[in-house]
Formats: sequence, structure tokens, C-alpha cells
Amino acid sequence: MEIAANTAPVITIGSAKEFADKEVTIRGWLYGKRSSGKIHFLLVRDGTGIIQAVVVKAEVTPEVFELSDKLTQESSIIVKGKLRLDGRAPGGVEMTVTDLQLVSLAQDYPIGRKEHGPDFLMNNRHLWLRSSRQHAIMKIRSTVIKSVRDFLDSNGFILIDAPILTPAACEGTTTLFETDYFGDKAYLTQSGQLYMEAAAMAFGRVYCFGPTFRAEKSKTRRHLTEFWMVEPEMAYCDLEENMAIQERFVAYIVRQVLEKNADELKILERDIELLLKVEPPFIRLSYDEAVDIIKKGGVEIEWGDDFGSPQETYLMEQFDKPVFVYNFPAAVKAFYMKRHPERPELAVCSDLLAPEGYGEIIGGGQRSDDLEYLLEQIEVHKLPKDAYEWYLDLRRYGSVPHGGFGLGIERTVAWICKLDHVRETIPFARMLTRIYP
RNA sequence: UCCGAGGUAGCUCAAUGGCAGAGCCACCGGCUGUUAACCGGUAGGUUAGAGGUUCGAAUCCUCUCCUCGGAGCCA
Repeated sequence: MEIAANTAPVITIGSAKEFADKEVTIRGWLYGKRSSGKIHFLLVRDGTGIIQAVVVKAEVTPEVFELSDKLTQESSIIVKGKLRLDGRAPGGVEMTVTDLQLVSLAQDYPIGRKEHGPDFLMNNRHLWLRSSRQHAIMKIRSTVIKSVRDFLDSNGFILIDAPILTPAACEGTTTLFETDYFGDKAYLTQSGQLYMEAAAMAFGRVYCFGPTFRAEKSKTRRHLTEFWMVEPEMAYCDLEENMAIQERFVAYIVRQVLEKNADELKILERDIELLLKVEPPFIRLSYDEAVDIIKKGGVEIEWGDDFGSPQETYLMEQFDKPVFVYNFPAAVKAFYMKRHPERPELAVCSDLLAPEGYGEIIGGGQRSDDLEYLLEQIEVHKLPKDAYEWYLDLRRYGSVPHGGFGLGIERTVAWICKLDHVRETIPFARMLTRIYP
């Protein structure tokens, strides 16, 4: 590199304030440019932030000034200059350029600094990720994932990865992506839960974290065909304890984002008032109570129905913090759910609904620990018993009450960031009509 | 799969049966403090595709394709 680092240390823009009044080198890309004739204002980004670098004609060589005039958006550059604290600069610090080196001149950059439609931006997702709004979202996603791991790791959970290629449906309800497995059929996982039950019997408290695949033809702002889910599972655990862990878990995640990503929430113009209310205890409603509330609100529902979108939306409008709805009718839940001992028409389970219209972010509950009941359910649901023998073994060899839950990362991030679509919460979204880039 | 909205310049949009336009981007010129800078100029079009109605179609009709939103299903 022509600009020698030893004459001015290479720094990141994120740490620029610490180098006020010092000459430094910044390696990055041109985010934007303005000119006023004999002064050029270069907005330089390096992944850690954006800084304005000022090129004054009278203070640099003619070559440097001409080069700065010709720079195109997203050209990669190395700038050297003196940092100054300046109230006029958005980040509070600004650079007066002394030297400038072009690394690569960008061709016409497709993403301008004006409005674009979602289709265009998603087609250019690989470039869209460079924008500051997407940076904010990805940083928050990163915090959410770290918080998930930190919380579980420090609460006695062991990370046990579940397989992604699976021989059969976990739940038998949703559509799976099929793939060829040396002449046999295999499917991309739609949940690691059954494997986590095996792991919980081995380790007590476990979780898996990874991508999940659903081949459903859902076309809504809440659906992806590939999304990330964390699935904790706990041996010797009842629904009360399960929900208690969930609310501490979600509260911890939100608190971490509020602490670590204040700048990012500001970029997203997120009103944090409602996030500050995400502290235990959350609201707890039985399915019976929830149906009463929905009925009183004049929204159509019959006892026994699963919640559709209008029902869920109405229910959440009544509260400004997350809500557990527990003990749903067993008929609308998966075959492995434990039945309520006094009311066998109910499953011992819960969903956690996020406020502000974001809906279900967690689904969970007690798994049946009774061998006879599971054999019966496998028959009723017409599932291939052979494929579940290993799962049934868990009830043959030291069965215990156990439960767990699954939290969807993208829906959680969408809620915390208050985005109107989950497609912005994952770097490269896979959706019904999109697998590029 | 069903319901609704839409497809016009690279991007965001206007033109509703009568000359296809604007802003941004690009390019050229001007400007020593700009904040999505501003000012002047240049370039840019098979109006998604096919067919039809009409003197005349971006505009009306039919079909196809694509996108967006919603439903169902779910995290």
C-alpha cells in the first residue's frame, strides 16, 4: 500500500474519537460524496461506522484533489488525515484528508441514497447489506444470538446440535424440503426438538441452535422458508418452570439489545418505551381466558379453534407486554404434547406472543412421557412407527416429565427492531419466491 | 392454493383513449462547510410479454409471466 501505516496508524471509524487531533489511516469504502467546488466531502464507511473526510483543494496535492473528485460511490479507498472533534459532523468527529489512495474504482453502484422498492433491494441484498440501516439490524441480530447463547450457557444448558438432514418429519404436519440421500429420501429439519428430548435425557438441560426449513407456501411478512431457531429442552421440568425460564430468557435478550445497541435502535427510530416493559412477569392467559377475551372483543372464534391472525392480533392489542397463552386444545397441537391430567381435551403447552402485533415468537410445552399414549397418538396421526422407535425408547428407558420450547430468531429480531418484514432480519432471506442472491 | 394490489428510463414515480414526463443516479460545467447539498446542461423508453377493440392504447378487453400484501399453516 502506498500510504504507509507507520506514518499514521490504521484505525477503525468506530474508535475514531479516541484519536482526536492525531493523524490516522482509515481503510474503507466511499459511502457518499458531496462537493462544494474546492472542498470535497467524502463519507467513508469501514464497517464500524461512517466518518466524513474533508478534502480541501488548497491543502492536498492536485493529484489527490482530482482523485477525490472522480471517486464513485462504493469505491474502496484508503484515506490518511488528521481527526478533529467537530460539532458539525454527525458522529462528532471528522477527518481533514492529507492523502488518499484508490484501491478499486466502483462501477455504477445500483443502490442510490433515495427510496427503493423491496424487490429491487432484495435482488441487491449483497450490496444492500452495506447500508447503515441494514448494519443496525444485523448488529442487533448478532446481539440477540449472543444473548441466546450467553443466557442458556450460564443457566446450565449444554449446546447439543441437532442434525439438519433428517429421515422423517418431526411433527408430520408441515411440508418438508425433500432431498436425495444416496438413493433414499431425506428431509431438511423443521425442528430439532425430538433430538433435544433425547439429549435432555442424557444431559438434563440442553439446547440446539441452527437453521430450520419449512417448505410451506406462506407469503407473509412473518415467514421465511429458512429461518433460525433456538430450542431448549429440560428434563424434570413442568410448564410453570418452562414459562418462567422463557420470560427470563426473552427479558434478558431484550435488555442486552437495549444496553448494547442503543445507537442501532436510534438508527432504526425504534421507540424503546415498550421494550423497557419487557420484564417478568409476562401476562399469562389460559386458552379458555384468551378465547373469552377474543369473543368479548367481537372477533369470531369458537372454543377449540386455533388462533388465526385476526384473533392473535386482537388479543395482543389488549396488552403492551408479551403474553403467554397456555393449555390449548390438544387437537390443534402436535402428537407428542402431554395431555392435561384433569382436562384431557387440553395439551399442556404454551405460546408466547410478542406485543405490537408481532405474534408468536415462542411455541413450547410439556412432552408426553407416557409410552402407551404416544403409541396411540402415532397410530391416530398415521405416523410411521418404525421411524419413531428411537423416540419411543426415551419413554422405555427412564422416562421423566420434560418440556422445552422453540424461539424464532427472525421474528424476535423483527419485533425488537420493529420491522415490518422478517426478510430484513436475516442476511440472505429464503422465501417462497426468492433464493437469489 | 385462494383473495386483493401492482408491473412505465438504472432507481422512485407521474401521465386514465389524443406529442411518454419528473426527481434521483450517470456524464459535462459552476460553487471553500456540504449533511439524501445546491444551480445549469446532456444522455437515457419494445410502457412485463402475446393477442384483441379503436382513426388513435401506457390507458379498455383476453391470456401468460413476474412482484407485493393478506388468508391458510407456522417460529
